[in-house]
Amino acid sequence: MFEIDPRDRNPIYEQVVERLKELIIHDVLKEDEKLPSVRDLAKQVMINPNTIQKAYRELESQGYIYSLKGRGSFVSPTYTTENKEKREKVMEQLKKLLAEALYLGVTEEELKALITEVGGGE
Amino acid sequence: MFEIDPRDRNPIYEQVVERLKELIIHDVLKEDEKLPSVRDLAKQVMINPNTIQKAYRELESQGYIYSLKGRGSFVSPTYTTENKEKREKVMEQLKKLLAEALYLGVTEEELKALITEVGGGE
DNA sequence: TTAACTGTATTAGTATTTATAGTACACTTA
DNA sequence: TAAGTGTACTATAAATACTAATACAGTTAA
Repeated sequence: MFEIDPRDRNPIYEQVVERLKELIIHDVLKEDEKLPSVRDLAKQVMINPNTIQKAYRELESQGYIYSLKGRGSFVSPTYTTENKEKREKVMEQLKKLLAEALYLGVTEEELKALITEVGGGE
Repeated sequence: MFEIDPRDRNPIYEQVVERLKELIIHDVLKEDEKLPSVRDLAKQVMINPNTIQKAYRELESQGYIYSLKGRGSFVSPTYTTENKEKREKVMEQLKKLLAEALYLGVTEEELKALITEVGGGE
């Protein structure tokens, strides 16, 4: 599914969160698709199940997955009630990053091209 | 100059870095302008000078300021050799954030409008 | 030269975070 | 029932983050 980089300064559970988030955002993991169980993924990645559990809890609190006791963890449907908050947070971060990019000399045209590039794959 | 929010979960030195970066990016602090001394800023913000020093060191390693022993710390000129790297990093982060925004339902048009909004103030 | 100002380095102590381990419980499914 | 799920809790060790106190070295201006 993915691998952990031991040289990465970021904590393992954060790496797991990031990798899974990427898979979800890029639609590799589809809506309501079942994720590996906590224990399975722990075996795959060769780390402690509690670390996976922590990552799953984080993803759930961020609204990307939902978990059902005894059944498993699944990818959340894209449009949920929490989406508005998430969108606003992302937009805030985007504002800061865009201002920084412009400060560094990136042009508005380059930025708009980037949007087309990222969004074009659908 | 700015204030520290004690309720903010982020460490003080990071808050200092963020605030100063904002001032630099938004051109409140101009090229080669002198920043407050480590000790002065520490008094202003009511924290330990070492915490400011850490923030300054971080800003220096990120290329936003440069420090001269005995003289002070100053805002870096915008275009430096390290800019290419910085730009690439920011573009990478932007790609991820843009993909996330699109996933959350933000349209390409909204994103392009955001660019115009951020960049329009100059 | 001296005094007061700069950044910097070092050391220390405390708090927090991270990762792991073990155990137990409750629910679902075959 | 048995095996597989998520979840909760405690404990521990290690690493990292954070702040603080102090001392050192360079610059500047009186």
